Amino acid sequence: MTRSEENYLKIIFHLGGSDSTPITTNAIAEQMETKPSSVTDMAKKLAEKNLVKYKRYQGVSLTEQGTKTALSIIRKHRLWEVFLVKKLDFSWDEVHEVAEQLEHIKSEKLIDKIDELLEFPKFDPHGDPIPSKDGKFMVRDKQLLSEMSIGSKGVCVGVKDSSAPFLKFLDKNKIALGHTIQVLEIEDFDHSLRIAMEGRELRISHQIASNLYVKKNE
Amino acid sequence: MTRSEENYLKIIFHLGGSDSTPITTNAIAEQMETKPSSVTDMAKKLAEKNLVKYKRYQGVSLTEQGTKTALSIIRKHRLWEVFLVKKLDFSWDEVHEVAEQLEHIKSEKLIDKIDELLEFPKFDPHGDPIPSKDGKFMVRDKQLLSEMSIGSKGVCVGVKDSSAPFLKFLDKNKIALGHTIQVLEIEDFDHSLRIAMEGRELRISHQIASNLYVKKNE
DNA sequence: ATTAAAATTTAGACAAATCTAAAAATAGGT
DNA sequence: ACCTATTTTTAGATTTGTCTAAATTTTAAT
Repeated sequence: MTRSEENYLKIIFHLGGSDSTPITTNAIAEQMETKPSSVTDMAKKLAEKNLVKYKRYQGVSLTEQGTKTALSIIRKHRLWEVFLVKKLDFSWDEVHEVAEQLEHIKSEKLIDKIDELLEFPKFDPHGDPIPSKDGKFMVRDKQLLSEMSIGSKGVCVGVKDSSAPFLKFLDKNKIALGHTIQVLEIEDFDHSLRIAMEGRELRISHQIASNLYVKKNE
Repeated sequence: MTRSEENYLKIIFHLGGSDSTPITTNAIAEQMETKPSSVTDMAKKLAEKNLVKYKRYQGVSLTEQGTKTALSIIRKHRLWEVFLVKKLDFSWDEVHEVAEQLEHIKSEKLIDKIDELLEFPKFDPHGDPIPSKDGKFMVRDKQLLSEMSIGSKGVCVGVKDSSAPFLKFLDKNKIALGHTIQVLEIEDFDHSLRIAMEGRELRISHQIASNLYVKKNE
């Protein structure tokens, strides 16, 4: 399994899809920052190895084996992210790039020991679930802050956009996972929100709200 | 800097050499487990980048920049080895292979933080010195156990051969770094040694003794 | 100094992963 | 159903790191 193959599988997994709604060549090319023709080549190669199903002009979907492989890479990525934050004091906006490299290290013992050292975390620093060794992961009952109704309360549990600029913005505004949130008001004009968070009150644009996941109180 | 280039530099460094006694193509090929013709190609490439000096048929030697790069990779390798042993309970015979992968991770912050987490170790699990960020490392006044005279005492501080079989042998015989050693007797016939170590007495072949480094008392 | 053996380099090929440009297939609008 | 725009694939080229086989240079022995 080459690094490139692993990256393709990971991205195909993240793009979702299924046997009935396969992922398009173009979508993969865009995520991989490569050309569609390169994707076609790789699709053939992965199909050859039984990691994806591929029909000319019809796109790609992961096989069971492909899904398993993708999940193991995602598991490694997210565990390394937790490691970097918890053990090496990285901030959550710095971890992705390094984890992209670390996720390709081949050693089952290594990642199991990292898991153990971290006491088997279930979520990464951005609130995304960490698959277990056998590919299972928690699906949290969460919703976007932008979809909550006035008055409802919840706990901030994840980000949809985990780009550095967004994460830095959240840091600057002291918005962090685990914080409680209550929607006080939603502006009709621009859909911005007034929220209460950990005692403070702040105003948040719709764009921000639609990238923050909240777990509602029962 | 590609992974392959890094591996070549590391191996050239380990082979020693200098401007006056450059490393031969064959020696590098053997260490890299590749063919001499491939080494020639890479030598040209590294010379192009000013990482080695290379004259046709005369072998290669590291430039200052090449040495610096090699040391930074060796630093990473050895720090990761310490990490694996101290933080993840790997045994000293398991770390090399994984460190070979981890040493290529590109993040200055990562390795500095690992260094800090480990409290700036000066030696790796095999007793080899860890270069500092600026490429300096301790040179310990050590000698091979096989070169010690009868009666002399010392502390076991390193291994010359760090292959898994040798290290496992040492484990099995409870020979570890930090243990005190006194040479009791040297057999004329096969140069095997009778030694006292941590209260016990044991017999050691010449081959073992010539792969164990000892630091003499005063 | 010559010559055979060993080491090294060159030339040409290959696999992996990518690209560009052109061709083929599909999808959407009428 | 047809035509056009878009998507996707093919064909052929490129780069990196490797290889084999042949040619060249060095070395060491006489």
